[in-house]
Amino acid sequence: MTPPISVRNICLIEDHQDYRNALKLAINDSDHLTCHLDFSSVEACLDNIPDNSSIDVILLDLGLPGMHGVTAIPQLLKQFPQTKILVLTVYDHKPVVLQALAAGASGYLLKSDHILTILRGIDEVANGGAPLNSHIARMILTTFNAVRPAKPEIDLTERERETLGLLAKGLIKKEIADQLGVSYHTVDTHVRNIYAKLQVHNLSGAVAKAIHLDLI
Amino acid sequence: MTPPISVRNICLIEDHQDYRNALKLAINDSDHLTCHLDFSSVEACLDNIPDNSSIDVILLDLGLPGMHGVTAIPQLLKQFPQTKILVLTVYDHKPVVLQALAAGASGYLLKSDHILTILRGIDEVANGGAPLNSHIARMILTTFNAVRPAKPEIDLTERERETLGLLAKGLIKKEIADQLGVSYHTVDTHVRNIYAKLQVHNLSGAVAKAIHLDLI
DNA sequence: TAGGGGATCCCGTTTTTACGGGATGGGGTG
DNA sequence: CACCCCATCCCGTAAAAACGGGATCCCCTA
Repeated sequence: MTPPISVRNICLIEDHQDYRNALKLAINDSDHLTCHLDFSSVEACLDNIPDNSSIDVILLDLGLPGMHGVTAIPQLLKQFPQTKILVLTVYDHKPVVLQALAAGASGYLLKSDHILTILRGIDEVANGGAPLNSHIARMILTTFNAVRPAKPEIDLTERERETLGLLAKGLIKKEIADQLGVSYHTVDTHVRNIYAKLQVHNLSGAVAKAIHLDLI
Repeated sequence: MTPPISVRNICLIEDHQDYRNALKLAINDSDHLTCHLDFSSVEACLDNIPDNSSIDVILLDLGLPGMHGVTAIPQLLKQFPQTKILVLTVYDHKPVVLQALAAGASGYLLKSDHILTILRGIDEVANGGAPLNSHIARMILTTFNAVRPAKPEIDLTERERETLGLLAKGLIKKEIADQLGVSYHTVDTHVRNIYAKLQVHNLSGAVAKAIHLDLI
């Protein structure tokens, strides 16, 4: 019943030679991972990698000489669409992490993680998972929760919400009046009430505030 | 050099008695985890738990009789602000996962995870981490990337971005001119260029589009 | 060196907003 | 049954925005 374990091809991009060699050894020690390709920069990887290489996972450092790892992610994915990218770095600062993940990284581990954690992470990535260092995971959840904060209960009426939504689409009051089947004056009044509730004095402020408060 | 390992108090909320007992045994087998409290529903937990209990981690199932686990998370956090909640369930559907995390869960594991993974997850949560089952992590990253899609490369100049940012704050063109130390006409020109780039014809549309494109 | 883009400035007209100050009818509530 | 809120409608004015159609200067690049 055990399915045949397919051997995964790993590629390393890491400028610290000692660490790179240690990783390579550990990977090749594994019975189902193999690493023939390792580079000290993204440029070296993109220039020298054979076209017929079928790489399953790229282990990518971020602080590299030349092109920065985050910048490299889209380019690597473009050239190797089937390949998963697993970031392995010392950087744990939020902007970097979010940029790397937004750029398409499939996982994010830190060099402080145990080598076994890293090997398991490679397996997870290859199997469609998303290994995250626990501090990184916490950071993401925090960001995630910050995106959906407890709403300060500004309750617009249904008409006001509708009006605001159409304004955000770029319609002018006259067009909104037509769309809602009411007069210009009605829309104008709705907008005045919106201003009062949101404490703003013009459309751009109202739209911005409404979006940020998740009202529309 | 090894710091003294503090024993973590775990509380289980899980309606399947067999599974609950097995978990409890595994936890109490560990040398640094202990579990004196286990309940088959959220109501039982809230009603019976002593006020002086210092619980480090609540292992929470979601599909419970009575109050659903997701609903329970805010209430549990309110009553036990110091306690971390680690979801342990069979549900891996996106809406449930996102709701649970948005509600304040510190981690999300599946019952299909190995018991050692779960025990390690408890440690991680107690230490401020955020253990996520790899499929769950992938789901979150996917959602995350969906929120920040490949940007259609609209590049505003620095001045245009500044202008847009101030407009979103509700300033009028004249005020922006003063703030930037330029004339009204300059701001007006910037705004015209913004309209052309964003393909809109008024401030509200521009502000809305800019926010949605993550330009400001 | 010619050309392009960015930032800056200006004039004038039409359209749209912003807001003060009204009004009416309907639905819900103390 | 008053009272309030919502949705609707109206007038008028001052302010702001939208836009056509210009211009100058500077920096960078083909």
